[in-house]
Amino acid sequence: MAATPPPGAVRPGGRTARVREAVLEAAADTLAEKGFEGLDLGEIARIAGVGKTTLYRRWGTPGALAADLLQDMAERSLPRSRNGDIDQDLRDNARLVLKTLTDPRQGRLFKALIAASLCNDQAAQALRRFYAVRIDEWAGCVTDAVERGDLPPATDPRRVIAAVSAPLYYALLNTGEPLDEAAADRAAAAALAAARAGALT
Amino acid sequence: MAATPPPGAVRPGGRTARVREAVLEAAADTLAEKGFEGLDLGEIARIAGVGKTTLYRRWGTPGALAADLLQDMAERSLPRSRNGDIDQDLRDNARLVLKTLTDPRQGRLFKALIAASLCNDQAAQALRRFYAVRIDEWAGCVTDAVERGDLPPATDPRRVIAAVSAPLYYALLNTGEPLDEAAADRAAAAALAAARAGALT
DNA sequence: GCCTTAAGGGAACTGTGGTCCCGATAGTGT
DNA sequence: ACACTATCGGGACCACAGTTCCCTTAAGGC
Repeated sequence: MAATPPPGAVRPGGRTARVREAVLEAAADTLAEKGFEGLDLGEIARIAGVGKTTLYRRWGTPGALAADLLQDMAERSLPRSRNGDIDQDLRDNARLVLKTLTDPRQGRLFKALIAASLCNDQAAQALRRFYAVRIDEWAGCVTDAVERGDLPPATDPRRVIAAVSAPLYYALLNTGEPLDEAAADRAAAAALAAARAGALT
Repeated sequence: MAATPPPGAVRPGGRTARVREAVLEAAADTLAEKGFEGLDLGEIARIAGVGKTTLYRRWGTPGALAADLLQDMAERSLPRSRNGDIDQDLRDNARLVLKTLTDPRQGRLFKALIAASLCNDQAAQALRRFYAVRIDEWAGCVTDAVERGDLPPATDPRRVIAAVSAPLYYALLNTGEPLDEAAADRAAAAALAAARAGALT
């Protein structure tokens, strides 16, 4: 049997692309404002100015819509600069993550997307790809530091970057501990100390 | 105006208690099996063998039910032993967290409860209290280590314990990196290195 | 053991989230 | 520029989550 192509795949240009853009924007706004639970396809259709049927046909569920938004966000992601000082680089990374998570809109959006990933396998896969991209963007500065001899040779760059983010996300999602610059600097310092001690190989 | 007491608060014994127990058990099973999205009050009522009306009257929403379950779990929590070796203690803690998160039932349950906390403020508060209790249970071994002089005097015990869990939760929720004993030991070693370096004060 | 009334349970009801059908619109290959 | 058909959009429709009503049961104070 001939596999039916997913709707929107055969003629992805023009109107179809405009619809997707409008829908993803409305979805991001709504997720940031009301969280994943508040993501109602009918309402998104209304906000985006498209037919309700279109939403159900192309995405079907809030989870799938969140997954598509995550994929879009991953594609828009852009590589970061490296400034040759691992201490500074990690602190910059921690500050950026902090800024993202504490920004009223972005922070809520990320929470909502994580909620989506916990409710829907498609969204979970998309979230992993998103973080893989984000972490790879920053892994370079760790690779540089290893080559310079600032960190042990066997150090795993991705693990170092993940170690910077982990405590910030843990504070956001689990403990609710306040997220401030001190927390960010602590996260960077802890990751660096762990890497220097050879615990992230 | 006289504030109406919440249903179940005036006569909490006997039948009311039995209903709560049956409902929380059914809720935990369902959360573990189908996730937060699959938490349907009507279905919980059927499984627990109580009236649907009762569920809507006493809890009202899936989020509130998850919050009540979290409170129940926090109350059942019990203090851990300390064996006088901070390295061993942290590794034990990491292994326990790992075991919880990778256990088919418990792991899914925790994911579902975190999802609930991201969708509902009551559940979020309950989750924070739960982790506060859990972390305090383990903070003692860090306090001991500081007193023994194994860690810098200004070390914050809760931050050390949180630093052990953080990378494991980050792997579970964000990156999807595999959770195994090596990951647990790495988390413990990284937290210890950070604490020794005075990064967790 | 009795009385008061809090809490539970059954069943009918309703608003709305999600589906279906079909005509209208506009990409895309030629 | 034309034709073919993928995709969109409106509206009717339907199932069921959540509410309401009211009677029954049993907690808790005396």
